[in-house]
Amino acid sequence: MPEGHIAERVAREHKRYFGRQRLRIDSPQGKFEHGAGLLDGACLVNVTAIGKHTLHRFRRDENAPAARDLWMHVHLGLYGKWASGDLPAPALRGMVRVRLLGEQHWAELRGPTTCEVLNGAGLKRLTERLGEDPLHTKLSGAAAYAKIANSGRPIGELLMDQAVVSGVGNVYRAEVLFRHGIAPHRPGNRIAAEEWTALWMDLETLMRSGVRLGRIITTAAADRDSRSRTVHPADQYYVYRRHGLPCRVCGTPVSVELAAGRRLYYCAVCQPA
DNA sequence: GCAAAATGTCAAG
DNA sequence: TTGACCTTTTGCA
Repeated sequence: MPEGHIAERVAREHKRYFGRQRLRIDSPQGKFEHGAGLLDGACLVNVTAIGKHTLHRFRRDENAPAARDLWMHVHLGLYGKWASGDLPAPALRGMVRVRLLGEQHWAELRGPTTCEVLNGAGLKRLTERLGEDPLHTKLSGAAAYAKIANSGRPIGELLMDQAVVSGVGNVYRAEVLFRHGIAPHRPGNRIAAEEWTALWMDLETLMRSGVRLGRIITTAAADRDSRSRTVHPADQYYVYRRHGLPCRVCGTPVSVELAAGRRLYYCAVCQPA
């Protein structure tokens, strides 16, 4: 399920399955009928991810200017999901917002919060409102830190703000703060530059591993077993959804509280105020 | 058979 | 801060 690592994983898979192909695109459920009509039969030029967003770039004619390219913009939200496989495509089941058919593969999208067609201007508007993505290796996290260091808002909230850092969700937020012993309540302007550098580098490491594994594993279990196949779900996280269970490091029961409508998990001892 | 939950976002009050 | 929205899966009657 969907934080930035899933968006990146989908982008890579779809590029491999469908890149440079003219795709059949439809919306069996009907909610994307108009968009599918715009894109059906066009060539998929590229697929990229920014934060939790994926962007399928289409060009209708080989000779058409790139300025007329269109993007299918998808945000999975809380429970959106892509499925895919080798042709033939399975019989339709349930609510399929978008179906892609390529030369050898199919893909189906269910339950996204956003699925729309953007032109170049729309894409620009989207990217301008997103903060740095730790999966984009050229980025240093400096722009994100400039926002954090100037804010009195808690770091736990800043990490979830897609205009500050894009791609981090509730799991990575909780886990990375635990790994660095930082209380989620600490104001951004009290995060030292060295602390931020370490957090940013760790986010990159954790999210890269998430892209590779298809799931988030932040505990030492992942270091011991880099393939992660044998890492039991109960050993995936330090604090996420472990409230009431003993902290893996100090044994104190893990805390949970509601912050900005989301459950926030942390260890009050390992992440002191 | 039905309610609740799930790694998210936006807009209304 | 709350509710609405997108859909499937899980758990309990």
